[in-house]
Amino acid sequence: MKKKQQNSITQMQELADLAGVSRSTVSRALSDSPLINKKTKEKIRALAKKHNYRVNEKARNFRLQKTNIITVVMMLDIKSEQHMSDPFFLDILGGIADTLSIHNYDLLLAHAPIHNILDLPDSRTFQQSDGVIFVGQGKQHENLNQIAGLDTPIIVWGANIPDKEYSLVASDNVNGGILATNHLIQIGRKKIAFFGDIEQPEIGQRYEGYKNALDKHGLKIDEQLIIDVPFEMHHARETLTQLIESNNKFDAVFCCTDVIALSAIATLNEHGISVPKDVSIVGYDDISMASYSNPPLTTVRQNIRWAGRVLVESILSKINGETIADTIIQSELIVRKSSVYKK
Amino acid sequence: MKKKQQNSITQMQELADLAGVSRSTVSRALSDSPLINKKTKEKIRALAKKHNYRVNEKARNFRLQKTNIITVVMMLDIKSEQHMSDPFFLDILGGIADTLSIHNYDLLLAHAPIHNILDLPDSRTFQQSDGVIFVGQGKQHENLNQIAGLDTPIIVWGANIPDKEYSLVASDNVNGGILATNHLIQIGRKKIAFFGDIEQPEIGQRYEGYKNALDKHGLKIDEQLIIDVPFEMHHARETLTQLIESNNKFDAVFCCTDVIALSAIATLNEHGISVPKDVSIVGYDDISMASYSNPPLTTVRQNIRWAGRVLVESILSKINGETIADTIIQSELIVRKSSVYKK
DNA sequence: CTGAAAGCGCTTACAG
DNA sequence: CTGAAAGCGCTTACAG
Repeated sequence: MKKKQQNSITQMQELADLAGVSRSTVSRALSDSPLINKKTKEKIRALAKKHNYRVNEKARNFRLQKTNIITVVMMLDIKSEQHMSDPFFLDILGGIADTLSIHNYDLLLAHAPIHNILDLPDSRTFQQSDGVIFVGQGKQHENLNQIAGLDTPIIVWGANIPDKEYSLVASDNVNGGILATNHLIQIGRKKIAFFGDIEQPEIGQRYEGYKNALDKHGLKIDEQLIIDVPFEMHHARETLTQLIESNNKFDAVFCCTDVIALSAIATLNEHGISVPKDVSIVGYDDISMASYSNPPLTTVRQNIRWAGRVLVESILSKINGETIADTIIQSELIVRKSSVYKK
Repeated sequence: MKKKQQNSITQMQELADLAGVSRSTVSRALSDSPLINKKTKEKIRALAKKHNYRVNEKARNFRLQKTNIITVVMMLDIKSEQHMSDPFFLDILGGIADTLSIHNYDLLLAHAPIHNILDLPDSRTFQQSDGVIFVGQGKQHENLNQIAGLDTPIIVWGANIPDKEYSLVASDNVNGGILATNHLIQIGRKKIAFFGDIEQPEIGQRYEGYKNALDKHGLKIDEQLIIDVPFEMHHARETLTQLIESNNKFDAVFCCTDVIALSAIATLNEHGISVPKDVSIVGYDDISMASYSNPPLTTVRQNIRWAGRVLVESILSKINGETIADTIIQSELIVRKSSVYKK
């Protein structure tokens, strides 16, 4: 049972006929060209409204050689089996989506694991958009450099790596790592573990911060406490269980994401280890769940909504041919109960 | 500093010239038309590969009057201020995205709060896609009925509402509500609260299940314990605090989402109320975080990955002109420690 | 099996 | 200020 939209006109020519003008004039009138006489313009617009006519965007975009679509590529790493289900991705995606819709752009989501982004420029996904936002670099810094010179503008959320040739929006991960580690040192922790895959550029920089802070306070780095944890929660559980059973002593863990931190708290609890009494935990991201864990999670907050906005505004500027600068977003430490023990 | 792709040909005509044939023949060869002589076909394909030529998808789609894009509309409700950041959305989005990419479709994300979906058919977003998946109905059941008859096929994830005219993939929310409530009754709970906005169709059906289960066991429904909680975590906290301070007695809460349940556990803990000793908690969704809360969350699991797959396959069938049936997805109760107290 | 021609629905440089 | 014409890059019915 098909209902047809009533009074609808689908072709610009029909509207031109009704108005007694040419297609050219209709086109100009609807795009508010200053060339067209005001009265003509109003007449055409009224007619368009009356007959429920809207310009066919597909044809328009095709003619104009643009799409008004931005592709967002989530750089999920295969090895780490990181799922989209980390709320961090939703938060940044939300920020991007909101800003795009303000600017009248649509968001094309490419989330499938990208084995080799060099394939992207040839892909339908890439062709269908005016620009691409990469969320994370994965381990494809070099490939991003390659792609940066092509016709489709790109921008990357990630870590500031030397010799990069692409535009970047980054949070200050090194400083974030310092904030977290300094906090743990200041509350008296000595044997601070680090959980995360340091080959991921952003995680690697948080690790740098961690090392810097330990160094500055004269604490030695214990290789046994630097643990490569993939993003998935159940891996964190397994890894931590091994650490506990290994009898390597530790009194704090700096986790490279909140998701890992929440998993760590749960696992420690299962083993009868109290957080924060026995072990202090600090996470990273400040996802909304962080303040609702038990105990609530101390973490490093990145201003993700703002990051999304900057990513969008930067890529749009680039599409308009403007030169854009990199943006560094500050992080801040949010202290909750998972780190500080009070009797 | 622009790098140009080398050896690249961008126009089909160029390739035709190189091969000494017409554009028609090239087009047919590349789309593997049986009309074309095998040798000609191979020659053209080899040439295409050598010169790194790919058909311009925008032009192709425009000519073919399709986009190979499916729009996903997240029906976030304004009143409830539900954010995308509920991991449930990421999970279902992931399932949809994976299946779409298998079928060579792209995913356009329309997540901005949709005040009135009747505007959608006129929107660029709608025009740019071959079909639309709505995640949730919000309170726009009637409007969905309107849209269902238009040219662009739609499918809806949501609750099975009488008189609907659109295709549906639903989980059995009534049964889910029964499972959760029966469990609470069986472990001896008598004063079971319900948290959720029952005007949302899916939540309303979980509430139906809740009432059915109470009825069947001869328990009375206490209006004081039916509480309209919006999706956002901090609202759950406020609402629950009010309930605690109101001195209405309750020994269990059936929360309509895991996010609300996690927030409820945290809030009860803050008030020195023990979960599950004093109050049993059951959630809904089984987000990955659910097994990592403290205590781990008893919840009703919906098979979301599968739901995503069915949604995609249904809409694609519909685009191909096939008639499709509604799909109901079973739910199951996952018992963890937030409900059952063992000394 | 292959090609010339029409056309998808617009926009805009050019001419008036 | 307005219109006729070309063209965005393809695909396919028609003719051969």
